[in-house]
Amino acid sequence: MTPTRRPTLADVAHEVGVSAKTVSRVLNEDGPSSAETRRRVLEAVARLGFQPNLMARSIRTGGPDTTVGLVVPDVGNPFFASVAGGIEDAVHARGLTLLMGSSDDDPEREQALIDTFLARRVSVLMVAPAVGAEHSRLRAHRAAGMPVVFLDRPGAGMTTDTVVSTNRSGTREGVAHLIAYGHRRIGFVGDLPVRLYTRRERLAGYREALAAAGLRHDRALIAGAHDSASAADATARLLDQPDPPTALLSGNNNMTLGVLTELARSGRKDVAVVAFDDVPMASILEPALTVVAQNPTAVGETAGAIAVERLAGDRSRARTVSVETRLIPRGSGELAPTAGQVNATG
Amino acid sequence: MTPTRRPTLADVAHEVGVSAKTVSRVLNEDGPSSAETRRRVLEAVARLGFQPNLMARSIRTGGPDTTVGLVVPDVGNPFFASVAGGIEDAVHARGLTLLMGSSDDDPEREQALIDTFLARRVSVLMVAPAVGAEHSRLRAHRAAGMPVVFLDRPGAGMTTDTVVSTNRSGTREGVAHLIAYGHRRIGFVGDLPVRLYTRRERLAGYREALAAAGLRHDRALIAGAHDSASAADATARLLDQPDPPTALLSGNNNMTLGVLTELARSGRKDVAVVAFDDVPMASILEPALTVVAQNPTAVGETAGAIAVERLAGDRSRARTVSVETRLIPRGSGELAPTAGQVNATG
DNA sequence: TTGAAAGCGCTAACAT
DNA sequence: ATGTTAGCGCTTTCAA
Repeated sequence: MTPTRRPTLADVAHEVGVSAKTVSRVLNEDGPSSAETRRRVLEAVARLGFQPNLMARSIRTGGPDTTVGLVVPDVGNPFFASVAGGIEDAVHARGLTLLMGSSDDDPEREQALIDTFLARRVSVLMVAPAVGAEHSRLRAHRAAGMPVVFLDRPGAGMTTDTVVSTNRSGTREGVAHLIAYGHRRIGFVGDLPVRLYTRRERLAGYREALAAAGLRHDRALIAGAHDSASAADATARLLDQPDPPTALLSGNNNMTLGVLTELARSGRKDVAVVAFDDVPMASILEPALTVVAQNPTAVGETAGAIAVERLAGDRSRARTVSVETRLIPRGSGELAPTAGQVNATG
Repeated sequence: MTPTRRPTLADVAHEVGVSAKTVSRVLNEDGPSSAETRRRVLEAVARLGFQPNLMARSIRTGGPDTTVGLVVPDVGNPFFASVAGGIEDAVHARGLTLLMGSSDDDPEREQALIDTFLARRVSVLMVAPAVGAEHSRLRAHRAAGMPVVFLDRPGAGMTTDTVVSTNRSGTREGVAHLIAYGHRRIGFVGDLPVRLYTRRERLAGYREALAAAGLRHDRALIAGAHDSASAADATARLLDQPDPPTALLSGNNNMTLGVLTELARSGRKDVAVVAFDDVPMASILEPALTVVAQNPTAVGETAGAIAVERLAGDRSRARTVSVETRLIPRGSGELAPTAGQVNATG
């Protein structure tokens, strides 16, 4: 059996007995063509299983590829998976395909992925920046007309369109909710490293809520963890101190898993919890979990819409869009502190 | 300011005062080059911010692109997100990038995505086939050396490497578990359409377990749903019949959410549940959720590993790999039927 | 060690 | 309505 070379435009042309350009015209509905020619060309295309080489086309037209390059810390993370789904929805109508890779939150790996995407001439670049990454090299590309959008976290070294969640106000609302139910000592379980944008913003929101209520900020109530297991440990430590918190705010999905696991393990049903980021089973938990829900799909859709506008020629200045979070009271955040709990400082 | 055309190989060559070929040689570590030339070339490359056009290279070398094309029903689904993560892990070392798109379980959309990937000359094609999709057109591409791998569900119209979960034996194990705890009437809440591969396999496993225990198969115990809301309705109907089930097996994540939501709503803590597919918060639920856990990351890694072997020249016949599921008893599956429950047929 | 020419598959520009 | 020529950015081939 022959090596089965893929048929080219020339093969189709030869088969039909026309020039390559004619085949190209038919396929791209470029100039005019007779009905008969069109029919025969399409027949040959189908019979040979011809598929135009998009790369060759791109190279000739000079334009960018029809892909959107997306770099996220982890493709397997449901949050970013939903973001990706939203992007897809938004750019699909424009015929764009999503190309994505995981940086594992490593700036070097992120840079390598970005380079790959640039070499592939993606038409849009979207990045959820790794901690410590720097993006000034992308300025030139943006200037050259390639939309660059930062997601979930702002980038460093350049100004461009950015889509984030309302981390600060969302957290503020969540903490205020706990305060409204009488809590005075509220623990914060955030992720690490502390310079991570989302962590910083959410912690800032936490502090603002305390300040607004005239509550003292106590460092002993702040914990950080890398994953759900260490978040469970951190929770245990928070609760195992003199004058412990009567409520907890968990800073993201993984933290929430750890916090709830520790509360379940120790049988503590008296600790109020508000979680940042919604989880599928939230309403089935006991008590049902009160959350500050993010909208990852909307984050993706917004980013996609901005990119499409930029591609359409929008040259207005870079904007930062904050996608609203939403407090969803379900029970765990409406537990008031009990008499049994130490309730000292106020 | 000039339109900032992207620098080409020729630009770099001109800058340094050598030929394009020399620059190419340096960059690809092809033939020999003097240390001095190399140094000057690399300097110019860095200064101009040159990035070789991968598409132009591909077109000339004729080889496939360095991407893996992946088509799944929904990028935003955590199961497929984890699969994607596994694939990435497996192919990353080979320098391959993941290109992915959602078919929305629509055969036409799936075909369009596949065509796009083929046109882009991906080096590997992976598909989680939509219901009703047909793939005989891919035979030629596979014959031409492009690895094709089906994921989660087998494809139709061609034979090729396939990676699935042990749906049947996993479900059998889950149902046997319930039987071992004394249940004789076990409901099955599966997804739709009924011809969906995973649904069929899981239902088959359910029946096998009943048969092995000498239990009668009762159609009134089988329900199907499209999403979690309708799964909740289906659950209510299952339980609201004469001689209702004392235990339920839910066929996937979405079904599980519906089943548990209905049980929580109606306050039924006496119904045993085994869920197919693990969920993050399973151990925090009350009772903690017994699951037949899939291993989506392993599914992706396996598929990636097979593809890499194929690219390396493996021409052995197509194989189907079943990734093991694992029964994780946590509580909900170990509830025995109570005296209060009707327990008629046996 | 380096360069010139040709060509990958396709389309823009200009014929006819 | 169709064909011809040239060239996108790169690498292969063959020379120098």
